[in-house]
Amino acid sequence: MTSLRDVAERAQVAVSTVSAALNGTRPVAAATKRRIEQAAAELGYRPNLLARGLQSKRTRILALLFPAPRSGFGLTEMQFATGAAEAASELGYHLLLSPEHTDPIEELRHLTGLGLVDGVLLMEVGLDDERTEFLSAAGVPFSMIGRTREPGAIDFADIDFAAMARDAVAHVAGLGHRKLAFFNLSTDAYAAQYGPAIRAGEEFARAAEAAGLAYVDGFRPGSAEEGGAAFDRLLGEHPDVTALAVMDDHAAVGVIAAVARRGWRIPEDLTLMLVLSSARVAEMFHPRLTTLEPPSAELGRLGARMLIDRLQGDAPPRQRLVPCRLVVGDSSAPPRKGV
Amino acid sequence: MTSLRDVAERAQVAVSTVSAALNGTRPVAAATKRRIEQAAAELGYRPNLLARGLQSKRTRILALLFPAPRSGFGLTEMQFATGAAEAASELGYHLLLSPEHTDPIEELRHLTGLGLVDGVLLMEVGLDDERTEFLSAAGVPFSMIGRTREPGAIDFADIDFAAMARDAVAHVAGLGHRKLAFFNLSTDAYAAQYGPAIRAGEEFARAAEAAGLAYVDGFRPGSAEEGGAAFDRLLGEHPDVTALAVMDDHAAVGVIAAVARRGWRIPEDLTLMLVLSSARVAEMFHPRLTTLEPPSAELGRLGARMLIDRLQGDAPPRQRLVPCRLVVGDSSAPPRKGV
DNA sequence: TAGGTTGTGCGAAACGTTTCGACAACCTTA
DNA sequence: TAAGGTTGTCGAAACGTTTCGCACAACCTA
Repeated sequence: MTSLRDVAERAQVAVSTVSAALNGTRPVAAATKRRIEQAAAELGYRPNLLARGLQSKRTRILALLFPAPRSGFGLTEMQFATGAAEAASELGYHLLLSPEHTDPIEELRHLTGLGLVDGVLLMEVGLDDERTEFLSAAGVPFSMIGRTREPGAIDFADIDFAAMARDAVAHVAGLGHRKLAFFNLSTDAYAAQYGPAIRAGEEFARAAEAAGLAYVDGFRPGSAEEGGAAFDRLLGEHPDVTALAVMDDHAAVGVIAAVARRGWRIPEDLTLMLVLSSARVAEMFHPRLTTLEPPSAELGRLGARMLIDRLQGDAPPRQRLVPCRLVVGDSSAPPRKGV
Repeated sequence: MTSLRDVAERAQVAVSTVSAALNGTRPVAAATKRRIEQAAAELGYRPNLLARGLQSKRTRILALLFPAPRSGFGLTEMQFATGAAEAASELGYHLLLSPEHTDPIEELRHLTGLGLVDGVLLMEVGLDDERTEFLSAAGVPFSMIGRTREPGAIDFADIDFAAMARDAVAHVAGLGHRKLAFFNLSTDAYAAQYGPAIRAGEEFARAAEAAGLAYVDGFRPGSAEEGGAAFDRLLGEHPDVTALAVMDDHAAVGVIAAVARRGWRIPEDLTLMLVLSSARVAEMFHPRLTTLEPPSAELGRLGARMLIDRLQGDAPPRQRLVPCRLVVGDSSAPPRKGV
């Protein structure tokens, strides 16, 4: 480990001058500066982050808190993390992956008490999330991927659910469909006040109404079996439904099976689309499903960027809603005749 | 931030005594110790990790290096990360998520020069991986998820490819199949000397021979289209194949479509199984595919644990091979009659 | 009673930075 | 030429720990 002192010795100046020269924190004569830089280069000097952090109270380390893997923990969450890590790294920050176990608040208290992290990035934020209250009270800078019911002045990046619902509705309406059904996330997720479940549900209803489309919801299948059963029930009650949007991947599997059992085909007899599933997952289905792909990596990037911006100066809170990307697969078509 | 000095003042002792009492690093009279502990508790004292690290040269932070998302970056990689983070956290360590960009070695030099991390966890290790040489030369402790061609004395946790191949072969042989085909990862992955591609290929051939099963390989489809084409070619050349193991998820999609085009059904006419895909992915298919699920989270956990063990004392190198889990779906059945 | 042995606690130094007041040298300007 | 301003550099203190030598008392042993 070569230290500032080694560089100072070699360049024949004081330690503080080296620090000033390397950080540009105060003017240093050009010649001296060049000598210092050369010495630093020759010695392969790297500033010690710990010492710097100890002194400056800033470590340039962010923590990404991720909950214990719930049932559905997949690509999306991974992309939050990689997106955030990349944005952080581009801006000279590091990202700590901090798993939550049994007592998120206590663990958060511990983590922030260590003096190791400058700020915290929250994901899987519930509509009511006690972590936000703790962090606010503790004065720890943070931002959210997702958002609470009332985000107030907290930075966040979230999916633009309204736009997503509008896009979905426009897609099926554009194909000529007149009646759309929506299968939300599982009852559990819904009951846990999981933001995307609640918001997507609301916005779908709103968008369908705005577009003058007949609309059915209230289904929350969380597995293939429940998906199939929900579909059968749906067609029993609403035989004129020709388009269906499904949020849960596994439920979609059940729907497809139920469609086949009925002797129907996709997309001729039913337009089926996924909601908030990645294109990679959508194309695992046969036929490839149309999907509204969530901008996960982008949300991660934004969350990190916002947090860093906040740490570096106090801009007004930034709250960004990002649209999904509609990826049209082979499961979209005009409605069947005779409905 | 309450510091050691605050505690010392409140307990009416010297700072060094507080340190000793709290860390148990040298004996402290019971009464004094109690007084100190109480003072610490009352003040909510948390040791500052930076100061501690600066002094002790140990930060208890590990870095997980992950490459720029190749095409297929999914659940598996996510689980390496979460597994490692959890193991680390259980052992009192933290995990830094460090994305690699254009120049892995230079970035590694930077990262390790910061004095921030005690060790490095490598994933997506190639058969020849320059990162291992750099780390060895630099004297930075590290462990691998996966392994190089000649791991030597380096700690690693990897999939037990031999066991995996044996399990797969035993599964189809047990159903009565006589001839098995294997679709490896894409040509690109193979050309890049990606360990799993090479090793799975070798071990499948070996296991089939050992079991006296006829065996076909040499196919490396990397997409649905290529998967379908490969399947058609396979049956053209080997019409008596009744079982197929596929490593690439997308290729499997193509195979299923090609099977359907041929008027065949799974599993009646073909037993199809995935290799190294998670059960969550396998059950997205219709029918649910049998899979050999990789122990990703376990590998992450092991990698972290090994690294930490190494940091804490020098045990002999540990090299662990972990078997996959066979998850039987609805795509496995005895061979069709008349072959 | 002198010398050794424990048990307990203290103070100072060190880790590698950043920051800040002091100061020397030089240049203006009156 | 003396006062004042600039410019460039230095040294010391501080951040919060850990570590280590040392001091001091109390107790044992011969």
